[in-house]
Formats: sequence, C-alpha cells, structure tokens
Amino acid sequence: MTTDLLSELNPEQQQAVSAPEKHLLILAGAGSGKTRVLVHRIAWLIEQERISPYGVLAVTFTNKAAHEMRHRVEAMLGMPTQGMWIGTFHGIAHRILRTHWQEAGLVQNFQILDSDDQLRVIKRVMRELHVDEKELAPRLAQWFINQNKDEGVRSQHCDDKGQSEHQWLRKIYEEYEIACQTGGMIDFAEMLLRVHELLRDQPQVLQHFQQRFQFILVDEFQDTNTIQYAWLKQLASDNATVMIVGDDDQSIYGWRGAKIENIHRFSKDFPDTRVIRLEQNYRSTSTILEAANAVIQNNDSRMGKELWTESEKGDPISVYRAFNEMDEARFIVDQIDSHHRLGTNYREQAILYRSNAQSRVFEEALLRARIPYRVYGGMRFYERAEIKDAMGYLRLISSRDDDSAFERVVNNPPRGIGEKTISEIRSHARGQRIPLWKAAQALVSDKVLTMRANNALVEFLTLIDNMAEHTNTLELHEQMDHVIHQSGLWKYISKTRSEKSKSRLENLEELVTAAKTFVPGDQLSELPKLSAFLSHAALEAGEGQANQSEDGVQLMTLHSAKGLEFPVVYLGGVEEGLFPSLRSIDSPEGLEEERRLCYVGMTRAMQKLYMCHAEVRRIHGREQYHRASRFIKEIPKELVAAVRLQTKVMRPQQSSSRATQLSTGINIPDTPFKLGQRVTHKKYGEGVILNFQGHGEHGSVLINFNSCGEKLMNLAYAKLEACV
DNA sequence: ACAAATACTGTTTTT
DNA sequence: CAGTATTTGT
Repeated sequence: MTTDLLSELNPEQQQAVSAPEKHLLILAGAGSGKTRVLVHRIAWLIEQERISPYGVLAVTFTNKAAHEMRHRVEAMLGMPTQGMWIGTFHGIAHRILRTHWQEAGLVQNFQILDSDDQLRVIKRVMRELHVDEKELAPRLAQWFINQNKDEGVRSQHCDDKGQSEHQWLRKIYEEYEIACQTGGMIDFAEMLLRVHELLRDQPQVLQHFQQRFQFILVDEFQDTNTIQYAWLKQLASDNATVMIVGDDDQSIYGWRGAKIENIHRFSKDFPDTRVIRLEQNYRSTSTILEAANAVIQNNDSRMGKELWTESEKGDPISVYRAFNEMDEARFIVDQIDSHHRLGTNYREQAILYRSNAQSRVFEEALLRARIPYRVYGGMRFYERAEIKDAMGYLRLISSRDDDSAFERVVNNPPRGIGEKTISEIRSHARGQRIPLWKAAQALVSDKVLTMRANNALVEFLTLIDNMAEHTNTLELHEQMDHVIHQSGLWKYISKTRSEKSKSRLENLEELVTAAKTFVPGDQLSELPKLSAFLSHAALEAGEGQANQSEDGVQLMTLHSAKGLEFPVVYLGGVEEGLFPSLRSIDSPEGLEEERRLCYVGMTRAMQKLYMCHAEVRRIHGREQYHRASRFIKEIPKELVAAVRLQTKVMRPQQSSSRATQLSTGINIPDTPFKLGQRVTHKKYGEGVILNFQGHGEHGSVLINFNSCGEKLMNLAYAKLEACV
C-alpha cells in the first residue's frame, strides 16, 4: 500500500506526501504536480496514518478546484469522501454560518448577495445619504467596503484619515452594514468576516471546530487574503497539522486583497514547518520553461525557485508583430488551422488575453474561418438579468426581508409601481429601520398612497404571498415554473419579439431544468431545498456555456487560465500599455504582478507558445500605437523566432501621419508578387502588399489600398494585377 | 409610467 | 466601439 501511494511520485513529491513534520509549506511551481501531492497527502493520512476523514479540512479558492479535489480523493481512496470537509473558503464559511447563524448574529434564512446585488444595495444607500454618484463612484465605495472587510475591519474601526472622502466612504460602509443586517443579507466578504468574528467571540464554537479539524490543507495559498489567513490561524490553533501549497510566482490576485506575505508569515506563525520545493516541471518543453524562468527572474521579491524539466527543447517561441488587432487575430487563426491540420485538436489550443474586450476580434476571425470556439468568463448563468429576476421572486418567497430582491422585482415586470412610490417605501423603511416589505405593508395599511399606487402595491404584496402559499407544497422546479409565469415575467419578455428575448426565454426554461436536476451537496443537505438552491446559485454562479463536449478553441483571460494547460498557447496583445497594463505600469508592485501574470500565461503552454503584439490597435474606438511588451524583450533571443522579417522600406500611408517599417522584396511563394509591391484590384483600386500568409492559391495577402485602407484577401479570389 | 434619445465610461475575477 | 445610466419627451 505504501509503495502504491508513493511509487508514481518523484522524491520531493514523496517527501511532501509522507513528511512526518507537523506543518508543511509546499512551494509548488507551475506544472509540478501540486494537486497530485495534495490528493496523495490526504490519501496518505487516511491510509497510512489511519486518521479519521472527519478530521480533514481541505480548502480551495474555486468551486472547480474543490470539485476536482473531492473527485480525485474519492477515486484514489475508492470510497466516498464522507465526513471530509472539502470546499472553497466561501463554501465552508457558508456551511459554518448555516449551522451557527444564531451565534453569528444572523437570521436563519439569510440570503447571499453577489457583487451585482451588493452594488445595487450600495447605490441605494448612497442615494439615501444624498451622496452624488458622480462625485463618488459606487464602485469605489464597493471596493472600499470589500477591502476593509477583507482586512477584517468594521466600519467603526475604519481610520478615516481626516479626508472628507474617507469620511463619506466610512459612512456609506456603516449604512450598508445596517441595510444588510435589517434585510438579512450577507455579501461574500461578509461571510468570511462573520466566521472570523464567530470564532473570535464564541469560544465554544471555536473549540468545537478546533477539536474537529486535525488536518488542514490549503491550496493556492498565495491567493489568501488577510481574513482567510486569520481564519486559518484560528481554526488550526496548536492542535491541527497544516499543509499549505502555493507558488509566489503565480500570485496574480494582489489587486483583490491577496497577500503573498502570508506565505512568508506561515513558517513564523506555525513553528516546526518544513519547506519543500517542487521544481520539476512535467508540462512544458525546456524552451518554454527557460523563457518563462528568464521573464520571472526580473522580479525582485521572490522566494527563489527555478523550474527544470527533463523534456526536450521543442520549438522556439514564435513572436509575431502584427499590423493591427485584426492582423493579429488573422495570424493566430491561421496558425490554429495549420496546427489542426497537423493533428492538434481545437480544444488543445488556447488564445489567452489580458482583458475580456480582446476576445471579440478573435471571435470574429474564428467565426469567419468557421472554426469552433468556446469563450470562458463573462456573463455566467446565474448572473443573467432574467435569471436574477426569477430568482428575486424566489428570494422574496424565501425571505420577505430580502431588500435586495424586493428592489429588483417590485416593478419588474412593470406593474405601475413607479419611482415615486418606491422612494416612499424606502424612506419609510429607513425611518423605521425595517425591511422594505414591512414598510410597504405599513404604507398600505396607513392608506397614505394614492389610489393607483396603493392598488398596484397591494397587488404586488398579495402576488408574493399567494405565490408563497401556492408553491410551498410543490417540487422546486414546479415552484420555479409557477413563479416565472405568475409573476408576469414570462409574458413580459415574450411581448418583445427579438432574438434576445428568445434566448432569455430559453434561459428561463433552462432555469426550470436546473431546478429539476438540482441535488443539494452534502454541505447544504440540512436546508430546505429552496434555500439550498438559492445559496447554490449565489455561491456557484455556473459555467458560461453548456456545450463543453464539442471540440473548440479555448478563449479566456490570463487570469482564468491559471491552473490549466494546453498543448498550444497563443498570447494576444503582448504590448506595453496593455500587458503590462497602463494602470500598473508605474508602480513596481503592479509591474511585478503583471510579470507574474505573464509567467502564468507562458507556463500554460506544453509544446508550442506564440506571443503576439500589434503596432496599432483600436481601444475604445480610438487608434493606439503600442510597442512590444518588455516581457517579450526579457526572453533570451535564442529562444525566440520572429515570424515577420524586418527590413527597411517605407509603407505608403493611409493617413500620412506615420511611417512604418516593412519587409520588402521577398517573393510570395508560387505567385508573381512580392512584399511591398504595388498592385491594382478591380473594386478597390491601387494598393501595396503589406504581408502574406501561406503560398500560391491558398495564400492570402494583406493590402493597404489607397481608397479604403487595409484589406485581407485571398489570392484565389482577388484578381490582382501588378502595377507598372 | 414608460419608451426613446443622449451622455458617459471603460483591467484582471472568485466567491 | 459598445454597453450602461441617466435624462428627456409623450
């Protein structure tokens, strides 16, 4: 059994899995098998050390990682992971709060606010405080509140540094706390903070968990923030054995409050810690690894770690300098196509970019080439407006105090309850410190509203009450279906006949299906099914698209690519001002984080890495000129193959504002044309050949026409003639 | 009360 | 450019 567990591991991994020391700090480089080690360690503890699964707490950041870990542990042990707590920080906090809601000062059926809900509540609070949204952006207030909560700071303890802006932010924070408390709502940051305070103020609760969790394991430790670290210290106390796994070079969430310092602090706060480095990479070619190492070496604050590999050199890194973002996309799509012809599936190729906005150009190019693709990120299922509307009704049924849900659905679909009536309700609610629902009831019974408004409001209140009554015996999906129709939501959306409304209705149908197939995980099994479903929707917003099985090129941001690997990777927009982004370019810490992001991106590639940058790019409708990113220059020359040759010739200008260097005189294979040559086209007239791709009839050329600027055309179709 | 017209504003993301 | 938020008009 012992040999079974350790045989497939390298010496360092074996040490990590079987270490006798109390605490372990595993510095695991990209592609060094950290999840493997984590899973093996759990199996080791249970099979070798004979510890009880009840004593295990394994924490991750994403639901995906948690699911994967649970799955792999089960597969390895050959039995269900009953009793083991495996989940995200938030999932675990949620579970604790559901059982100890009373000690935590919550109402039993508290509702969870996602960041969209949170922002709405903040806006409402700001309006009530008469804070002008133009002078103080609600986003800033949201950032301020979350930042403080992540640091464990309540509004009373915010040090307003004398500045009036700070005082306003503090005031908004304070009112927001009250609004959440009266509405029975908690946001994501609040979940963690509440648990922290619960463990701090309720010794018997703390003791209970300290006794229970004898073995604590934390993944992606470089992403922990202050409150999560504090939490770990509370839970672990002196009894528990802790193992943390992380990579300081892959810390890319500093802007969200993550503290790399937590890794450094760990050995001090947890005595008898053994540090083990996993530096052998099993993913990439040595060329890719060497290049990534060279880039990350430019960061000063590192713990020191250098990845090595036994794999072969592989291809050089291709750097393509494109004319503009369309040319960049065209180049990448051409490469994808040729890799595909040579046997690499589309799903094994990924286009990674710095910001979501960049995906559009790639999508258009892929669409044109009829290559299937899948975009990750963006709007997720439970974040869609129509889904949140339907869920809003359910939330109100579940908790009438949920002000966030009340505001969302009270006049949606429009039922004659206008801004004036709503603000009456709001001010009454605020005056009495009661939820909006109760305020609305009070206004109705006091008969202070106009006939019209009163009737509309009564209709709404009875609608919710009736729906609650009629559906409490129904199955969840029947309940969902009932609510969608009785609320008038379905009718309202179908009234406007467009492509959009069609897909919205489909989404609502899918929501019913989701409710039908919903099975509460074991951490939610104690709750009523409706509450469990609502929590599930907030905690796991759901994947973007459904068609996972189809073979398609993967498009995502560099951030969401962390933890994944692909045989072929294309990094788009590797330009100064974009990556590193303009915002982080003048702070050393910001720049180092961008560099780590680049390191993450490069190390996603297994066999072939492309890095592309464009000379000109349209951003927010304006043309911007960028130089190649410094990160490209940090790669040793001998590892790079520049795709486009650079020789000196002037390109005729479309706007006469700029001269660009262009290679010239090179023959385009199997054609009578050369780069830099003047040609005429039937429709567009005279132009100059800027670039080409492929050869002969299959090739395409990029031409700058005098009449209409740059056009990419296929040589087989475009009847070009050389000029004299 | 609601629809249409105009002004504004843009990282990265999980929970 | 494109999406949202607020203002304007009926």
